Order: sequence, then C-alpha cells, then structure tokens
Amino acid sequence: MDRRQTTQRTLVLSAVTDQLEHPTAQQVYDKIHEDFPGIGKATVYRNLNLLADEGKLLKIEGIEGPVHFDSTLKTHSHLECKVCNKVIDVDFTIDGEVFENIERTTGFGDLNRNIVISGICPDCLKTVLDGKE
Amino acid sequence: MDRRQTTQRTLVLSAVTDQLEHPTAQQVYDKIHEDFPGIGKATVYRNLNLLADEGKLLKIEGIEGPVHFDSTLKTHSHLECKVCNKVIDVDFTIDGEVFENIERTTGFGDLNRNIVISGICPDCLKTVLDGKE
DNA sequence: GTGCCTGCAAATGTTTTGCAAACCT
DNA sequence: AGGTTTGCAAAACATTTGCAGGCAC
Repeated sequence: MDRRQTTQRTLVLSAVTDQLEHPTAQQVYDKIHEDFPGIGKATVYRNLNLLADEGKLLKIEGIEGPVHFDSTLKTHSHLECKVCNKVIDVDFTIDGEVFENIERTTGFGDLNRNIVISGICPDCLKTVLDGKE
Repeated sequence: MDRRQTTQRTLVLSAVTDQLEHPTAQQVYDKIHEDFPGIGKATVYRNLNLLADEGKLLKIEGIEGPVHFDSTLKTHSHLECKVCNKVIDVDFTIDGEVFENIERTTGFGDLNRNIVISGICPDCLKTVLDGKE
C-alpha cells in the first residue's frame, strides 16, 4: 500500500509539527480550514491516523474527550487539565525496570510508556480557588 | 440535594461491587437487565456517575472506548488491553515524591494517582503471536 | 490508466439531556 | 405533597465508513 503525497496530507502534518501544540483533530481541521477551506474533516482524521501509524506523529490517547496529537516523538508523558482539557508535555517516564516488573507479573506485553496523568492546570486552579466556580 | 434509595440505584452499585469486574456502563446495564428488564440505560449512566461522585465507586477514565468502573477504592493503577479492552488492577502507584515534583515544576494540582497503562493482555498476545491476526 | 485519496453525508458508539410520569420519604 | 428519580427518545460529540468522483504516480 504505497502512500501518495497530497496537499491535504502535507497540511495536516505541518499543522501538528509547525503550527499547533498538542492539537485535537478538530483544531487541526480549523487551522487548515483558514487557508484551505475545501478540506474535509474525514480527511483530517484519516491523515492524522495514518501519520501516527507511520510514526510521524504521536497519538495521545487516554484523555478525556477528544484525542490529541503530538509532534514530539521521544518517549515522554503528558499532563491533561481536567477542567480546560489543555495538554502539556512532562519530562517523566516510568522506570524501565518497573515496566518489566509489571509485564512479568501480569503477563501483559507491549506496554505504552507514554502515560497521561490528569489534574488541574495552573490557570484553572486559580479560577477554582477564586470564584469557586 | 438529598439522595433517595431506589431499586435501580442499589442494583447499579451491587452490579459493580458484587457481580462484575471493572464493567462498562453497557455491561452493568446488560447484567441488571437480566433480572430487571425495565431499567433504562440513562438510569445506569446517571447512577454510575452519581455513585462515583459520592466516592462509592471509582471511575476509570483514560481508556480507549467506554469508561470502566471499579469497586476497589484504594489508590491503584490499571492495565488496559488495547486489543480486547479488558481492564485489570495492578498494584502500582507512582511515587508520591515524583508527583510532588511534577506539581512543583508544572504548577498543576490535584493530580490523579490512578493511572492507566495500555498494552496487550496475555490472551491477546497469544492470539497475535499465533495467527498473526 | 490504476488505485489511492478526497469530500460529503450517513452511520457508529458512547454518553448526556429534556421531559412527563412515577416513586421515595 | 414535593422534589428526586426514572424511562424513553432525541441530542450531543468524536470518530469512522461508504461511495462516487478526482488526483498522484
């Protein structure tokens, strides 16, 4: 199954790598739509998944709400704000030995080293403390 | 907002605590439906969320596909099979010091100690290795 | 020219919500 | 009685899929 280089594919990749930070499919769609109104949402979804399969993007799953994408390929984890849904990188990984131990005791394999931890971001913390709303 | 004790509410709680392991809302619904066909799916969803809010159940989020629920309230983590969607407990938590460090450097607060790690369960590993399918 | 890709619309799957009737206390 | 809760259907939301036409190679 050989891949073709289409305008849409290029735009999707560049939106994630050059223009946005941890965007969702919707945000990628909106961004591209500004300059290229003809693009269809299904095309964005298809290309994001395809690029993630090829290893050119990282799919951040395990988040409440829509999936986010990341152009940083190195293993790292993410913090997700449960209030505003923002996602940030955090330079933390679970020790390799711990993973091996989990795999050994549970029989699970192929564990995903990119984990997601949810919490409340600084901005939303402020709001919560202030207005209690 | 005082709560009332209804048949449905009791059935939902008992389905998760006594009858099923890490069920999804659908599985809870199916189970209860066997003996109590009148129950509505919205009622199951409403009660699961309500019981989780009250702290009587744990909502396992950060999973691909439907949310699961857990009757084990103590802090622990979960392994999720990305093939068959099964969820199992794993007696592992990230070191408290690490969490504090993340909170300090990122400004995030209220981090969720119950994390989800996805991988492939023993049964599905077997299938993958065998049939390559 | 072949067949991968696109855009559109419709379908899917999970969860939430509006509403009138029923029920708990 | 009064407010909560229920069941149903419809809505909401994210994502996938079927299909006919278009484009890359």
